[in-house]
Amino acid sequence: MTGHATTQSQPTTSYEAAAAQREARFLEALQAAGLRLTAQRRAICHYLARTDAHPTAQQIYEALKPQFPSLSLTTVYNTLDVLVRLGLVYALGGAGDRAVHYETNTEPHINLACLVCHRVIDLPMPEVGAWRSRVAEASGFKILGARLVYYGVCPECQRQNPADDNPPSE
Amino acid sequence: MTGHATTQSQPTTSYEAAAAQREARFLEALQAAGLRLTAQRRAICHYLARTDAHPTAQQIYEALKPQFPSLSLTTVYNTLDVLVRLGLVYALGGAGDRAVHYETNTEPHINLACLVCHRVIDLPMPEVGAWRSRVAEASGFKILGARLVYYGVCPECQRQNPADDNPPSE
DNA sequence: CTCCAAACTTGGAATGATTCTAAAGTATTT
DNA sequence: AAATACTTTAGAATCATTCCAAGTTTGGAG
Repeated sequence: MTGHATTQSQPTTSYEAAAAQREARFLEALQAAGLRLTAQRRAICHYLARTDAHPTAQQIYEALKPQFPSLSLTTVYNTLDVLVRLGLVYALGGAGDRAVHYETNTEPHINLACLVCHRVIDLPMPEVGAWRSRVAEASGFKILGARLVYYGVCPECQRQNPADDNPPSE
Repeated sequence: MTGHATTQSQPTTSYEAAAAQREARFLEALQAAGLRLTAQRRAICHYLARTDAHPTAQQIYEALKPQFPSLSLTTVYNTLDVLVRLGLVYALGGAGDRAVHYETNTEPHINLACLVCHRVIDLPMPEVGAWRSRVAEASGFKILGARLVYYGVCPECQRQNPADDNPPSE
């Protein structure tokens, strides 16, 4: 069950192929942890595997609600919590709003948060992987995760508001 | 006014000397920005210049309240906001509690947050400075700050709780 | 020195993300 | 089918942070 997801329905694009694979990894990990694969958990994993935005719990809830009217926000929080503890999803704050954003990109990278539009994007950065062990050694911490966020103003928002030198902070 | 703070009252320790210098820098920056040096702002700058903890607004408020009974929490937030906008203080979240922690260490470094005791410590890391411009170039962002946080369990908490493999997350 | 307008501070109310709780629902085992 | 262990759910409770309206202080003009 660790191979490629090639026996499923033929994926239309390589993006969808990767997404399906990621989703499968989530579900397997949940099972391996002895947790049940409920419809709610499946839906949330399905959603997370297919976004490269960095949604908040609210956003996930609102996206899923139409097809899943009984879903409760608490369940979204609970499920995200489980996924974070399993290390499948990272939680990051500080995009200028007050909410926690979740991401599934576990490749070494940093986040760029726009303080104006509150979007977060990823920037691949392979060296990040090497830092982790250096930090652990130097500090004695048991490292469970990292949150490497640069914040500022994204190119689009710079264009729309060239003069503004004082964007809101945190 | 840019030289050493040697003409002030003779500092007892080099730590106090550095703190006084940092405090002076804060006050000058506030003035330079056309803001008033009120007693409240002075008190908050004084406090911030002398801590290497990463206090929350609440903690600053409680520390200052005894000597300053009229101080309000709102003022603490307002002042911190000003200092953050001026780039003198950084705001960082995600120490496992729900609060924003403030720090004055503007040297290139990363933060280590303990998810168990919610303390944050600094780890100097000179390379961090070089990353900033690389990130700006690669992304087109106007970079206003960074928040490089590794989170995990600090040595002390590991000792007290060796078996716990599931510390609270975010 | 006095008065004004702008800049600040204050307490309390409002917001809003997250967490807690108790009750009801579902799967799994016996 | 009954019992047990997980899960989900709605709504209440928390709590950091923000908002607001009113009172204070400050620096400068007269």
